[in-house]
Amino acid sequence: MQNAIEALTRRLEAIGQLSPEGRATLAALPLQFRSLRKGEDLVGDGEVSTSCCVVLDGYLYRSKDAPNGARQIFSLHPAGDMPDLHSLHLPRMDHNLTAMSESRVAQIPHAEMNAALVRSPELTALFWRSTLIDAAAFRAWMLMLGQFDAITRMAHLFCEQFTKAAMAGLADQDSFFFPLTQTDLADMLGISLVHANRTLQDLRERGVVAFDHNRVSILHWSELRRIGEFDPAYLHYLDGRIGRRNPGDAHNP
Amino acid sequence: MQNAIEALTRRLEAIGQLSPEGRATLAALPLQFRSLRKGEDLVGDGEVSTSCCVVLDGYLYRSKDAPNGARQIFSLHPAGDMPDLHSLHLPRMDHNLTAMSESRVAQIPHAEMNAALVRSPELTALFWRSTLIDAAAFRAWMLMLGQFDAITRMAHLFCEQFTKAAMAGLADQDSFFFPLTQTDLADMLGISLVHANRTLQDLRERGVVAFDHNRVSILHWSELRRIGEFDPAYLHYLDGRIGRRNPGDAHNP
DNA sequence: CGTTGCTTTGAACTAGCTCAAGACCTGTGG
DNA sequence: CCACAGGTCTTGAGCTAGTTCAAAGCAACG
Repeated sequence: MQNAIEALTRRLEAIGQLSPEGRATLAALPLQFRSLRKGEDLVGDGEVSTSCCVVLDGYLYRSKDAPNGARQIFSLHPAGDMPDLHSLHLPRMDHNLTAMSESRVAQIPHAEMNAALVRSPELTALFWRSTLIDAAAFRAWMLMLGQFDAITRMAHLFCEQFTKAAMAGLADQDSFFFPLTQTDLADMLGISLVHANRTLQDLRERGVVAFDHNRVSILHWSELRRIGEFDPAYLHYLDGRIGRRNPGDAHNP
Repeated sequence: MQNAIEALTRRLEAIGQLSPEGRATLAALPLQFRSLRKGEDLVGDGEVSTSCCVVLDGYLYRSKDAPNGARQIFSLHPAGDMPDLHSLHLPRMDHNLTAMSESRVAQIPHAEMNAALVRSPELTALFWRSTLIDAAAFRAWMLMLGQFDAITRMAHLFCEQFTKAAMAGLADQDSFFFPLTQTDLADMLGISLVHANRTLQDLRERGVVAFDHNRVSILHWSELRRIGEFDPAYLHYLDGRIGRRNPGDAHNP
């Protein structure tokens, strides 16, 4: 079960430097484990959260329901992510955090989290940075939602999720676990279910992705990337520490 | 010129508590003043930022240009806002920060900012919180962009901006300074210029807002709010410290 | 008073929506 | 082992919100 800390450490090291002391502080954090059934809320819109979680297994997503029944999914969170880190300083939730598939998380009470952070400016900076990268991904999505058509958005989504999965060590060469129904996909892309279905067929016919049985396979990365106008810069992985190398580049150099 | 600190203090107090020591630390921050012409970038996409700014006067906006010429505006920042606070931990910009009208800002070098923050966990928490509220506003916009039609989005925008202006003491009863062209409005709402024009006329005909000469007047707040599906909770002002009271409620109790 | 930037209008077009039905799949109980 | 139920996917067809293109009106400013 201690691989909760490993997952977290790995995640933080993907976005910044971590000293031995920082790692030790992380390792000392108390964890409560929790399993979630598919569709179960970890915390719902309007509730007050008292802990932050690390995803250990499965997929969580954040979403908000509108009064008229519409739902927008904001982000997807595979293992290693901390999807409610923001609740540390914004405890009243303005959206839902839900399990997309059966999932396991480790929870860290806010009190302990705060205690660790006042002692470690290094960790504070890293966690803060993590929430800022989150916001950067939101901006990238706003650009998609506001300015691009359905096929571009869908291609972009697959690019983004594949990149995140690859960075987290969760991608198997060209494919990754992606437990969404087409309804979920539609709610994420801001299009209707029918149109999501047709757009997906379009991508399939172009031979760039396959998506079946909760698994996405990238068949033609550079073309998918082109369609999706995908530039991973906004993910801010290793910003400026390493030249930009993207997973899947091997396919089409 | 010291009202730069006043503006900042006021802003932070709108979103949390500030102790005398915190206020003193703020007051000791070194400031560089800068004026911007309309349309001038304070910092552009891809550049590395070395300071954070406080808007003193005018309006800044954040936006990203897509390769195909499309532009999405993410947020608008009146006086008191710190629109590039995120650059402290994410120095490479993934979008532009530009003056919407002639503006004045005070800049604080990252180095000084960091020095102040390691000494004050209180300020760290407040600034962090400020960036999180930013992200919450992005989520609210994603919901709009993905799930609602043009008139709802436009009404929502007016509600949001009026609320922000009122909280910052920048609104004059029912109206506030809003220096956008219809093209800007369109780029913010993710619709075409022509449609922005027609949607605006629709709102005018319904008698809920007027928008002329860089000024928005709210003519019928509760109706505007209804059309825009506006619930200010996501702005997290004074979360839970004060019951929810909204500017303009007096109009239609 | 002419240029330049902003707003308004008309008209044809299209991406994406809604409604509705059928196909398919997987697990459950008889 | 079959039937049937609930969720998911697929398809067709008509409709609408929003787009593009193009032109004209308006206002401010040097």
